[in-house]
Amino acid sequence: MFYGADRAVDALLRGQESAYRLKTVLEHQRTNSVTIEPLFDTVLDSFSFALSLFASSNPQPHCESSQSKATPVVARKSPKNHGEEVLEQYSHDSPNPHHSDGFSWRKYGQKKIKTSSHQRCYYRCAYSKDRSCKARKRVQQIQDSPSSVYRTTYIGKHICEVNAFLQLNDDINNGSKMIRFDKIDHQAMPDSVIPQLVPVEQDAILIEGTDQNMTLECGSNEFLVDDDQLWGYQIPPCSPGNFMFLDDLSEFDYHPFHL
DNA sequence: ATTATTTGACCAAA
DNA sequence: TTTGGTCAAATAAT
Repeated sequence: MFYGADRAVDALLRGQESAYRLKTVLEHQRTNSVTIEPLFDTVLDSFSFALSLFASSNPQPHCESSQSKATPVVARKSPKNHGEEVLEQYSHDSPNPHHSDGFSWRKYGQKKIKTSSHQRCYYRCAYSKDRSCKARKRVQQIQDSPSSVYRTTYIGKHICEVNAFLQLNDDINNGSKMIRFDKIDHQAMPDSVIPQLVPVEQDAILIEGTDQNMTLECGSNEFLVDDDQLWGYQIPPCSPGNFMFLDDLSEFDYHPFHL
C-alpha cells in the first residue's frame, strides 16, 4: 500500500459525503450559497487532497484551509529539551476562530497575554484522558483590522486516532482494509468532522528549520499536504456499524497521469 | 446526571 | 517577580 492511502480514502469519503449533502440540498431547492459553498469547498478540497497523495508518495508539508486565507503556514520543531521528547508545533492563521480541523478538542484554559489585547485559549484533545493523546492547541486573535485573524498553534501529535483505528480493526479480525464510514443519513453533519482544504495561492510557504529556513513556491493549482500522518484528517468516533471494507490498497492501480 | 466551559489558583521557567 | 501554561473547583450546558 502506498504511503497516504488511508488519508486519500478518507478524503475521498469526505468528498462523497459532501456530494451527497449537496445533492440533497439541491433537490430541496435550498439554494442558499451559505449552505452550498462549504459543501463545494469540501468536495473539491477532498478530491484535490486525495489526488495530491496519489501524485506523490512522499507527502509534502501542511495544507491550507478554505476557511482561511492563503496565509503562510509555519511549521517548526520546538527546541530540543535535553533528551526529552520533542513536540512538533504548527501555526495556522484563519479569520475564523472556530476553524474546523477535524479533531475534537476540550478547552482547559484561557489566559490574558501580556503582549496582546486578546486572550489566548488552550485546548487539549478530547481523547487526552482515555487514549492518552497529548495533542494540544492554542488559539488567539492576533489581528483586529482590517479583518480579524486568529492564530491556532498545534502542539504534539494525535495518537488517539491510531489507537481507535487499530482497535476497530482488531474487532473485525480479518485481513480486509476497513474504513470508517460516518455517513448513513444525509442530515447535517457537524462541520468539525469535515476538514477543509484549499489550494494555496502564490504565497510562499515558510518552513522554519532549526538551523535554516526553506521557502517553497506554490502554483495556484497545487496543494500542500501535511506530512504528519494524522494531522488534520482524523474522523471522530462514529456509531458502530458504519464501516466500509476495501480490499488491500496495495493492489490499487496507480497511474498519476491518467486520473 | 453527565459532560463541557469558565476562571482563579498554582507552578515552573525566565 | 513576571509571564505563560495547566489544574481543578465552580458553573453552565445538554
